[in-house]
Amino acid sequence: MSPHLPEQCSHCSMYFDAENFCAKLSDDELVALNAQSSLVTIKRDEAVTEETQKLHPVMAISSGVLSLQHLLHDGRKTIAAILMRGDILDLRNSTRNQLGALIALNSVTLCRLSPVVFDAAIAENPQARMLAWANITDQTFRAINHAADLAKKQALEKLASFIFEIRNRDVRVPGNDHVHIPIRRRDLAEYLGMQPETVSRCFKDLAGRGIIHVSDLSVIRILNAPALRRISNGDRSPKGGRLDVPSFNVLVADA
Amino acid sequence: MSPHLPEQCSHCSMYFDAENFCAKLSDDELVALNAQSSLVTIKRDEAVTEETQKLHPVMAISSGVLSLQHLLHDGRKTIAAILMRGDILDLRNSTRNQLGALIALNSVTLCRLSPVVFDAAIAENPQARMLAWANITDQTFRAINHAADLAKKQALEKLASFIFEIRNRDVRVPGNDHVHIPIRRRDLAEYLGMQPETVSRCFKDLAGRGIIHVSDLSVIRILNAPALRRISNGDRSPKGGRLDVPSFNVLVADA
DNA sequence: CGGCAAGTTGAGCCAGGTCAACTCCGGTGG
DNA sequence: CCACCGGAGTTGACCTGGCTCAACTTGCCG
Repeated sequence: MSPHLPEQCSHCSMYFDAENFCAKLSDDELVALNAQSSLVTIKRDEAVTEETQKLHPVMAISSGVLSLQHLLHDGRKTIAAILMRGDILDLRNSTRNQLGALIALNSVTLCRLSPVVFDAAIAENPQARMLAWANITDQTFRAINHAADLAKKQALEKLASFIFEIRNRDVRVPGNDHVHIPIRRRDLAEYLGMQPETVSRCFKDLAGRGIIHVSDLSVIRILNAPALRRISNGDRSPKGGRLDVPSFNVLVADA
Repeated sequence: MSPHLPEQCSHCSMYFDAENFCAKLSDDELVALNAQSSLVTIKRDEAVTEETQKLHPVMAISSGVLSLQHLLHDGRKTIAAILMRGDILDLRNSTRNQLGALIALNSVTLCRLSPVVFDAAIAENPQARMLAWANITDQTFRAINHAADLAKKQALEKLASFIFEIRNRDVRVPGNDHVHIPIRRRDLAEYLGMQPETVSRCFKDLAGRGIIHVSDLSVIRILNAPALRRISNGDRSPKGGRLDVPSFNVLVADA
């Protein structure tokens, strides 16, 4: 490790997680990027300022959970997306799509990058380019899946899907049946497009059926993963059907 | 224009639309990309084959509307995303997120690219890189906005938002109050997470209030854009539809 | 012009939203 | 150490937007 490695980077998860953008940068690139960047900590319920969005339209989540919130005229609020460690956010061409407010759901460490240096790194470092590209396409698919969840699933099914989504995005060892829920119930409700009351009832329902165990508000344990998966896949049969992935019976016509 | 310009590219919207990836490629790059690529036409209700997805995980929509569909166990179907001309689809790291079926909603012309040559173009051509990046981030924000629409909006509001989404994505002259709806009512319903019956009732409602005029099933005309905007922004104030105050209520980001 | 898919209209019903009351818990100060 | 407070979560009772089902009309293609 180079002695020139910036201090703030040497402690950052973006640098230590092998799957992250910064981890693929050379020390020189890291120094260059860092020289034009700055870490900032945002407390819960605080927003990323307009100024930051303008001056540093490219940023990366180092830790915590950042939400993108939409507000309707009459006060209804929605968490349209949640961003977690390693996610890159490029606001440069978000002007046409009006993007909502960026609000921290817990203490967030944000690395505000220089667009110019970021672009340079993308241009010159193929590995970094691939990782950034992968992160963005991943975010796209995640958003699309989330939209699919919201479109047709019932409350219980949405909650089941959410549990799997969180488990998949968690950095910890996969396969662990303990799932850490990093946000409040009310935020969870807003993300899933439902009311806190309904979320509460659904947790109770799943626990009552012995599918999960809710120890703490922020930790649940999956007791019956296949059953949970069936619910998240929209299987409403009482005893549940088979637990394979839904098959798409479709015509097939290119090739 | 080089005499070597591939025949199929010379007629393709991806090449002629200035905002598109292929338009930024040099003739040489276009020839190289084309040598490893192939156009295919998919008829309505047909799917992009598994084989294509495997062999050509990177593709671009040249014309038509392609949908990404999710199917639940009990048959509920959702259109999670719609892809239109110019959209780039990179399936290479879609394995972790199970992506649904890619199904044409009308006649789709798809350009199946070579990942290798695509990456090379991205690496060497800054303009092409920026455009590809912009397209993907755009898709991400679109998906997020769509998720926000589905989460908390009511049927009428979702339909209003959809009308604006389609108008914004349309290549034709902006500002035109005629909006062409390129998909069937039932597909629209699946995209918005509602029933065809409800879509029908909502169109009737908007027309009845004098906000839109539905001439043909596939063409509507916006008669009162501010009112439509208010509805899409969730303004439920008393006469949410009348021509009273022509306020320029853009969606509030924060505050 | 016949046949079928797509879309519309109407009547009834239920999942989940709404509202209000209550519990739980962590922090604060006397 | 305990009383108090406020925000978060839970529970119960009620209500409604939009789903469901079924019948009907319209539009499209051969």
